[in-house]
Amino acid sequence: MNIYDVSEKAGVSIATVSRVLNGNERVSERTREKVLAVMEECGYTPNAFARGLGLNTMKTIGVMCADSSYPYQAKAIYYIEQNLRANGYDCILCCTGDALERKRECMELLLTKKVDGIILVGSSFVYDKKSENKYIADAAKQIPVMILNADMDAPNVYCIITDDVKSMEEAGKFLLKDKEDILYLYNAHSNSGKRKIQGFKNACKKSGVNISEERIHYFDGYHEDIPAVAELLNRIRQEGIEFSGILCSDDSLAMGALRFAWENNIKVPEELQVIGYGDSMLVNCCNPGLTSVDTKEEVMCQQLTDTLLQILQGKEMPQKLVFNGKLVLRGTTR
Amino acid sequence: MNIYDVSEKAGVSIATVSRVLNGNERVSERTREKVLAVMEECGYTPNAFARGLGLNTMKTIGVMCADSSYPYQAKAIYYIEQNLRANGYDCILCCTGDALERKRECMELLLTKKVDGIILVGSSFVYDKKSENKYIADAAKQIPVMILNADMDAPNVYCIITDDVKSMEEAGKFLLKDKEDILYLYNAHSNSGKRKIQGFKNACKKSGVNISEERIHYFDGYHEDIPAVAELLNRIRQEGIEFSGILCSDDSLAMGALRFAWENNIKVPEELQVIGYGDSMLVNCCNPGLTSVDTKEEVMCQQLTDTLLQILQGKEMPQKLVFNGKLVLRGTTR
DNA sequence: TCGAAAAGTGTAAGTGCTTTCATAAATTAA
DNA sequence: TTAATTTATGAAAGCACTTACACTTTTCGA
Repeated sequence: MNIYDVSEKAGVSIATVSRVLNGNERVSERTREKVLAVMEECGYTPNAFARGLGLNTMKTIGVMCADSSYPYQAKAIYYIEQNLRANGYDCILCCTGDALERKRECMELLLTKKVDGIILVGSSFVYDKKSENKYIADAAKQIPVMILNADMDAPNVYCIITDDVKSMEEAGKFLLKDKEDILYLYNAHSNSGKRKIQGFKNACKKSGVNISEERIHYFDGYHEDIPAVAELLNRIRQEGIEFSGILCSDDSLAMGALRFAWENNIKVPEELQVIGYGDSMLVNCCNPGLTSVDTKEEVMCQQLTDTLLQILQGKEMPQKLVFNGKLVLRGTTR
Repeated sequence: MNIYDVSEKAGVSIATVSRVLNGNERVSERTREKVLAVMEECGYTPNAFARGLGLNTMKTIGVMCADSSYPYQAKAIYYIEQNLRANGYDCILCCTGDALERKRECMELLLTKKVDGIILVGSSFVYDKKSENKYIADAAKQIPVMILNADMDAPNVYCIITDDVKSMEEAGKFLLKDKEDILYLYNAHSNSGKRKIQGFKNACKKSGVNISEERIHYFDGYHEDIPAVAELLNRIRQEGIEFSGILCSDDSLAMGALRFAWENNIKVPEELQVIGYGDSMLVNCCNPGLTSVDTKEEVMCQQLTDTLLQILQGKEMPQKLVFNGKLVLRGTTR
């Protein structure tokens, strides 16, 4: 069943059927109804491929992330998918992992599939070396590229970011105003985790605390391996480093910190304060609840998709949207 | 830049270029190299829409779930995406929410987009009323439909399921062998949660425990609202129902149970044992670690995608694959 | 060295839409 | 009533591929 069959049954030309299909105004009411009736009767659905060929779009957006099962990314994907679908776009999901090569490949693939835009979820897509970001800039020559949570300068690349450094600085200052022996713990695979080191350093400086590199540690394991984070902290303590507070670059590291405290019978928050980042669902999975930096993920995703949809309609939009995180106090801090 | 430009530059016909594109054997090595060289030189990429038209497939699979941010579904989607991508298929993601109407719509949309197969992630897609599953059976008339975690009989519908009842029965028996005052807590929005009630009942029967409906409770809130779960348990206790163990239909409910225990200064596992279901990343987010039923999600997803890929190649495959869950003991049980 | 089979290549007919341009019909203004 | 518009419709030319079928060239056995 194709447009020819419909046109024949309705006694009109294929052009008219096509017009009905596309909601073109230039069809008389009587004709439109006749055509729609035939379509209904035959259960006709237009062929998306042929349509794509003619219109040069299939209304799909490529959504790339390193690992969609990671809570932050999972949430983002959900929000993005919902907003795009509500506007008639589908999402092709690509989980790339950490390797640049895979990211390149996936990007290539999405371009081949002729998506209308690409969304990069997470800081891992933008590298320090500018040459490694060429794959993004190149893609942006063809279609708009949106990046959630990483900053990059290139034409047709739009960034929706949290001012991580400032947000982390705020969280750091909160801990430092109390005692000076604070640890900063970040995930080795997270660009934003590295970036936020600066926030911690700023907090130290502004709090008049001497910055020592032994206060900054990274976790190099799998993000869900919470016992391994606890182990790492045990090792750090065995090296003689003492701390009364841990500032974590994400909530799952904070879970590890709480596990560490529990294993060692350290009271939270009396003897050890813990702050996470992201304000994910994990904050209520521990007892007491985890103090964490809320990055307003849903709002950011909404802005991201709105911006993209506007761009696709040819509007000019700002290339950078910066949000501030907000520390949400719960039971792991005093 | 299209196939004609390439054919001209390479001095061959478009048919030959197309053959090279599709890895057809019937092209001499010399010609193939020449064509590939031209493609490389011009940075040619075939138009996916035209290709789709000709081949009647764009190598995409529709993946539907209620809410991709829910840990179980997020994981499943990740595994599925990885396996399919490794085999040259892309995934279109659809988050439908709970409403049947939305599920129908999304299904329709995916069929319109001419995906090669559809994967339904989660028990929420299959209803008790058979007539409500018509949308699945109808879709399966066109393309294979895979269901993760729900059982349904229809041609071309393939189910990969855990024997939830048996698995829950095992978990229930574990608690019941100790004391009889066990609570079963499930999520009102989860079909599998309801289904597993039977597992709890079986466990009671086999343990010689009188089954009382006041032992079975459901949580009707948002799945991430862990404090609300704790509140619910408070209410239950205030009604005078006592319990020394809680059997939960998923891990986030178990998180709520642990929150409840913490708020009331109830010692886990000494005074209250808790068992979750799914063995998600949450099991290590609490202290002690949560005892939970491992449903071997990764293996199931692997089997699901493998089966689908085989079907797409025309092979006959079993319509049902049943796995057994396995209780993983951690600190919330004795 | 010839003929048959195999291998390589091209022509042309799909695939199912969109859209421009021309034309016919209906409406309006004079 | 006629001319000028406006509105509705159709014919046909894309869009960029795939593939059946026909034809040419090569290979190889006898």
